[in-house]
Amino acid sequence: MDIYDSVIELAKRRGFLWNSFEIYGGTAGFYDYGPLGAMLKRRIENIWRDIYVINEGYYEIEVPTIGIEDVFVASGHVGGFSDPLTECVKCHESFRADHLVEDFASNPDTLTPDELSVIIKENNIKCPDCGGELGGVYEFNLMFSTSIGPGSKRIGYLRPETAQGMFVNFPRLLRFYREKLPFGVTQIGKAYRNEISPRQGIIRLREFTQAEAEIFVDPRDKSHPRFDSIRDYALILYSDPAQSSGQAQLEMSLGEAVEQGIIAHQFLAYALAMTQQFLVRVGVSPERLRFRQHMKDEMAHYAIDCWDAEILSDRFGWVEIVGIADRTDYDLKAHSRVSKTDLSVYVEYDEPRVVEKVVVKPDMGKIGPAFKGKAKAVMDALKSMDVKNGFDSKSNQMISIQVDGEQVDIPPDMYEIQQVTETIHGENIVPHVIEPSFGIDRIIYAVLEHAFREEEVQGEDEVHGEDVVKGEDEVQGKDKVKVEDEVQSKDKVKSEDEGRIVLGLKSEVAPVQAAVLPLLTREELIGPAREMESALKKKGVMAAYDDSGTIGRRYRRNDEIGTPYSITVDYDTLEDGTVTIRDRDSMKQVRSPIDTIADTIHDLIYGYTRFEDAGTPIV
RNA sequence: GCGCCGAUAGUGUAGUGGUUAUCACCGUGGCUUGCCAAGCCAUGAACUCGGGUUCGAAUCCCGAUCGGCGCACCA
Repeated sequence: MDIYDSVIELAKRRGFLWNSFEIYGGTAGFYDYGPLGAMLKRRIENIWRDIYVINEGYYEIEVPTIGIEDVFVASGHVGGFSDPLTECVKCHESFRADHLVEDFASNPDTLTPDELSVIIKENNIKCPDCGGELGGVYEFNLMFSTSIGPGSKRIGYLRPETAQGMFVNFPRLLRFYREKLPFGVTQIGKAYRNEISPRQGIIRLREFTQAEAEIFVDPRDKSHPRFDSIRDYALILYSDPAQSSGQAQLEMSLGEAVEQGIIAHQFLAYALAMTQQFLVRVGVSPERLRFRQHMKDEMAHYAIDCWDAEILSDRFGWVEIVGIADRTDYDLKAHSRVSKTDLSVYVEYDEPRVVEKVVVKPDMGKIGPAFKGKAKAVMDALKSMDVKNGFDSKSNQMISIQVDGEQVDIPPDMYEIQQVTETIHGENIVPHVIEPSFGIDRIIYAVLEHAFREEEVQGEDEVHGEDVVKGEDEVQGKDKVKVEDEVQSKDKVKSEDEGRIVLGLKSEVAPVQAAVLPLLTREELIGPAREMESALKKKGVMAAYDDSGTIGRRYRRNDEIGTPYSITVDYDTLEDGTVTIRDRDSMKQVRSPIDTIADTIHDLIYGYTRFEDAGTPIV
């Protein structure tokens, strides 16, 4: 069993992750989060909110998961998110039909499946693998489609990413942020892709959770106002040049990376820093985390620069869990074009610009009566005339213009040429978008795998009397196993090391935050334990009471689900009012007063207190 | 989607034509238990689904589903 198997087995057994629809045989690409998994996910999402929504100030919105066709026509998903496929009748291999006809058509991307089928037939294109006959071309779109309303007149698609919902709200958001760049908006929600073959557990799902931020910035100024705060922050970068020249990834400060032009600009670098901070905070191991730059040919055509946060997994190697891209103005321009809506921002100049202009000023008192219905068109044509400086403003020329395809002559008395001085305060620009996009499910897998460990624990020395008397030489080295067998045969003895499975989750994300355990199943201990449980819950701490089995068993049970602290009530509690807090990772224990236990545990979980300061150590 | 391999209690497994379907962990109730998976008693729980071959199928064959690996795909 490798670590992947162990993690998935544990996740399944203890209620983190279950294959969906299991009683009906399951369906690939769908996973359920069980009680502990859902709690873990929620905590991770809330940390993301803490960073992006609360601290960065990028408010969260929530939009439908079903989108109308126009949205995805504009985004390019209807056209570009699908592939025309054809299958070999003989060997059943699938091919991209548009690739196969490249030599026979100039515009393969724009052809319909039927047109592609015809080209394949006419040119007698065969299977590149075995030379067999190719079947009809069909469209495979990675979007799930549905219909909106009765009948099936209106097509709807399950969104393949949450981003579009934020782009289409741009005018409202712009107003909300009082029309000033930069501003950002976030969304956490489900997205859907009808993957051809989902694999690798929750690494590739058909329904998954994305946490995305869209940060709208001025394309001419991608410096970040708080860049100084992360300038010296170092992370592991694996740049495009390093990849193409076979060099290794290397650790570098963000200030350096931007100065050397490795990262395109400050905003992107800042997004990388935020990402690293988030991932490490939720429990991704920094040693197994890197940022890999997209190579030129792998980057979406509209992006300027793109970096993936990748984690090292035991089985799959480096796996992308976050994508950070500068999407430029591609999306806003596309939506602007399709929706016929202005999606630009008026940006004021630092200094108003004074511009000298020569303009034609129509005399509407005369043009109106003369041209009647056409008057407005004539006026617009005159105003938009390109008046060169050389134009003699004094001359009494007849101006000839085109109005609605007709030649119209304007006599000199109907206009005036004027030299004007205009003060321009700003201009309309379409912002660029910086987008960090987090795959929450993959992050959860990374957190589980990086937290998972199996360790040897020194068994308690319960050996007494004659059992201890073993020859030193015998106990050492390889004979140990044999000796253990002998020892095991005696009663109540286990002196050998044993395995312990620990989910070393960060206390902030652990589903169960504190286990409340009466040392023995006795009324006088159960009472105070129950009281402590409700005190913790009142404080918002997820506490789980457990009195089943021995204390050791209960510790191990909690180790396995990542409970960071276990609190035990014993007979001393009844006398001196203290309880034992046991730390999951070190297995160390301290005695702490029961009446302040909720605060103590809360502060331990959120890092306001160190374990050593939570009470008096027990040796 | 293609190819190869696999599927037995909650988990990991044994069994390969006729078994009350093995074992361990696990869960539950009880006894016991004074801080790291102790012990005892009781108890719970499985042959992925559909078809076929056969007197008889968990076992053999075919298909589906799911899972793993490789290929393809991954805006």
